[in-house]
Amino acid sequence: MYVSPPDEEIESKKSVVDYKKSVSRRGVLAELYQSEVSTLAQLAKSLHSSVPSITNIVEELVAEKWVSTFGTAVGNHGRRPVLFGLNTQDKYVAALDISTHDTKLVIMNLQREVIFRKDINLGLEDNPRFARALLEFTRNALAESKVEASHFVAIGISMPGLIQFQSGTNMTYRRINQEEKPLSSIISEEFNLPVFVINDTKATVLGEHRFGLARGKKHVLAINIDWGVGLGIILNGEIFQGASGFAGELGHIQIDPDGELCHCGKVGCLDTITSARSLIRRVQRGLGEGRVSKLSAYMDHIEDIDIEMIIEAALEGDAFAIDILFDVGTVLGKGLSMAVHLFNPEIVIVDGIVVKADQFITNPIGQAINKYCLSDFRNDLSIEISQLGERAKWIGIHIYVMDQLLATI
Amino acid sequence: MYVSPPDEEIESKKSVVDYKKSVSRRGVLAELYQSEVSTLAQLAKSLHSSVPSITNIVEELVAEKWVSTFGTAVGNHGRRPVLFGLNTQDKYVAALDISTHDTKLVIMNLQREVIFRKDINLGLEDNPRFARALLEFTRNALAESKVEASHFVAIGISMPGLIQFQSGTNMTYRRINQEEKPLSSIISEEFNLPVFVINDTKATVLGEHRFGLARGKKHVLAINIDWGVGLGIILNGEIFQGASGFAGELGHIQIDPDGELCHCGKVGCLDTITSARSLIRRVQRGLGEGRVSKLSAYMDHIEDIDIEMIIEAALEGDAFAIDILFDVGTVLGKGLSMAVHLFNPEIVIVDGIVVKADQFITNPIGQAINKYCLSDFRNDLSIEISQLGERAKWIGIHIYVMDQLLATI
DNA sequence: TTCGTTTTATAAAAATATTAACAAATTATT
DNA sequence: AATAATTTGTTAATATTTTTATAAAACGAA
Repeated sequence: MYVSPPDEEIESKKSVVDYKKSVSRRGVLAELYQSEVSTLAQLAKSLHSSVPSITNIVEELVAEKWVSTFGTAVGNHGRRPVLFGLNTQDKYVAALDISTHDTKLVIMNLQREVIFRKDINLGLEDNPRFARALLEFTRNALAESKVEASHFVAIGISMPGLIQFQSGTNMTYRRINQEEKPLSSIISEEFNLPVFVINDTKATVLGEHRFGLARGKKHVLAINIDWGVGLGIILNGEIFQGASGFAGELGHIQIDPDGELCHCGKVGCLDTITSARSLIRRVQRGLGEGRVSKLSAYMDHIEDIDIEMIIEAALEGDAFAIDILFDVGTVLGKGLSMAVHLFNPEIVIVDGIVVKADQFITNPIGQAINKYCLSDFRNDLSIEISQLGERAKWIGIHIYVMDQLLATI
Repeated sequence: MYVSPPDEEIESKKSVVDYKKSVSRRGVLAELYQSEVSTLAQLAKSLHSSVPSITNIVEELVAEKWVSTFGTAVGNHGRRPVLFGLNTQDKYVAALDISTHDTKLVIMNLQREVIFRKDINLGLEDNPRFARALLEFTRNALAESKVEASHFVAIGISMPGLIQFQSGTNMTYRRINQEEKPLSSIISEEFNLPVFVINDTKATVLGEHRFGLARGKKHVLAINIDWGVGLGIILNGEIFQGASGFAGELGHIQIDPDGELCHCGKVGCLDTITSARSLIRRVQRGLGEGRVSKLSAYMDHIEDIDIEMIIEAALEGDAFAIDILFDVGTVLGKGLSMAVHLFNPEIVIVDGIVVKADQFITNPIGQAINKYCLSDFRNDLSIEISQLGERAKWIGIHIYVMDQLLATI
């Protein structure tokens, strides 16, 4: 099993020179990670170091296969600088994207380019059987990818739930763990690689922040809406986890004191209003009250109705479906406005199945924010729909893995 | 008028050596600020530098009167090290603590020891007259203190309201500013000193975090309860301001959709339940319904009842007052639980007039958090009552001023 | 095409920081 | 009380980094 070395010991053993070198190495890698390619001069400037020093470090990183050259820049005035970037050949990150419906394994190089992808119809379940199936799938997929085992630097996992980030334990799906061992340890042991687990919505906001719509913004909220509601938070340009890794639990904030009972045991949670079950009930009630709608077609097997069908109906102009989306959006906007008051973000990114509904969902959300937020908070705030789609999550996993990994380099 | 130099220009002009030196100097000052006194060896270790280098920097800072020696340490094994700490003689910070009831001016040395204090019965009002009165008071108080003008390094101001931290403009009290000039500029111009403005609750949480109950904690919420509700937030060990400086606006989150109209124009804000007006109405209604209470004594001039009187009655065992505090605490706890879900803090500190009610307010708050928070959030969370009192705010102003100031050294 | 300007890259010189060495000061141990 | 063990503080030696200088490469204008 991969054992990450205890930090303090290393630090205390290291000489001052070694420490500073390590900081510089990390700085160079982080800079190249964000900028794709860069020149020695640019690196020297942004790392507050001299060109000869940076040249040394980069040469070392090239020898270690972290970095490679990418030709020369063009267009400038003087001599053309050599471009350096993260090596796209010899080091890879495997990302496991686990949702309640299916699981995807994506292999990316250091530049986040997907070089292999395999999907499996394995939805997240809270039992040890899931862990075994996931391990099996991962083993097969990695073998199938034909990437040499020694070329993997780490495995990243994104999944829903409250994830204790220090240990990688998912508190919402506790029965996945085998014999007190968290999922991350099981996988780490199997492949002898460091494994990092991150909540799916947090992964998404990381992707959107570093390489999507929220690029360069300091404070970002990303709300992911499908069967539940998740909130990913970037503060001061970094993912915000909170004390245990649970920060951003918007779904179980009480929205309606007279609402229905939530599976968490509380009443009127935001989740109870956006959940599939709640939607079905709403449709049922509406149709029962004689509302005319395309959704009546599903009257016989009403349990199969999900938010995707309602969105489709709305896009086709169905008034009943549009009303339902409006109600859902209003409640989401109300919940979001609380987060806006507390976080005062620059941008809110909306993500998840719901984005297909476009205006039908963003309008009520915007409207609710206007209604429930103080004007000073709204003035500098923009609300956007994610454009990276599922890639945001993979990129986010990659970013998280690299962030954790760099801390040990 | 004091003009802070534009950052980028300086940075680009500075050589790499100068930049690194500046970082080290700031590091030493920050370390001494937090540790009161420290040895060269300790400084070297925590700043990842060698003892000779640190010796150089400290000698320089001693020459500039930032640092002085504090004798030698005792108790250790070998030779006794010389202790260094921030100079308590030659540099001072003036703090203006402005509330809606009164204003205090406090002069502190670099070690946050109060060497002068003057109070004035001048409550914050939203008009230019207030700014003039404040200026007058400040001028007199500083003169009275007999501290040489050249010995002041900066002025810090704490006040309620939404404060745009980049400019120091208070958006809630806009009419304080004269001819488009924010209050901070007016004062800065008058005394030719850098002026930094911070929201009062944010100042409090800074104080509690660095030198109070929350010392060393990474994620801290401090809720200040008197006539309104304020939330101060420490995340990753630093004050969290949000994009504009408005983060933590808990008071205008909707708690009760059927509640009363708030002065902000919205309905059922948390503030409407804890406000003095709302309390009075509640007392009035209760007494009208025939409740027996010591508060009946105020029946004739019911408008004068404030939360302090209710607390006193509760402490004397008055059941009606206890009930009212219970209700208020429950609502506060409900609001807090939203913040707990979003921030996942390690500790919540309760502050403000309400702390006099002790158990009568912390019990319902704790109870509500139990009711409205998921258990995973409660497990590692402690709720404590502030012990620094009014000093927390002054210390917080001092911390904020020094943080800002150090960035320019 | 040639020359001046601009930028990069490398080599040498200068500056700076770290390490190692040792003396001084203090505590624990014999 | 003397000695060993520890820790600090200073100096000198070593190592590293930055700065300066210079050559190479590219572009644009005359």
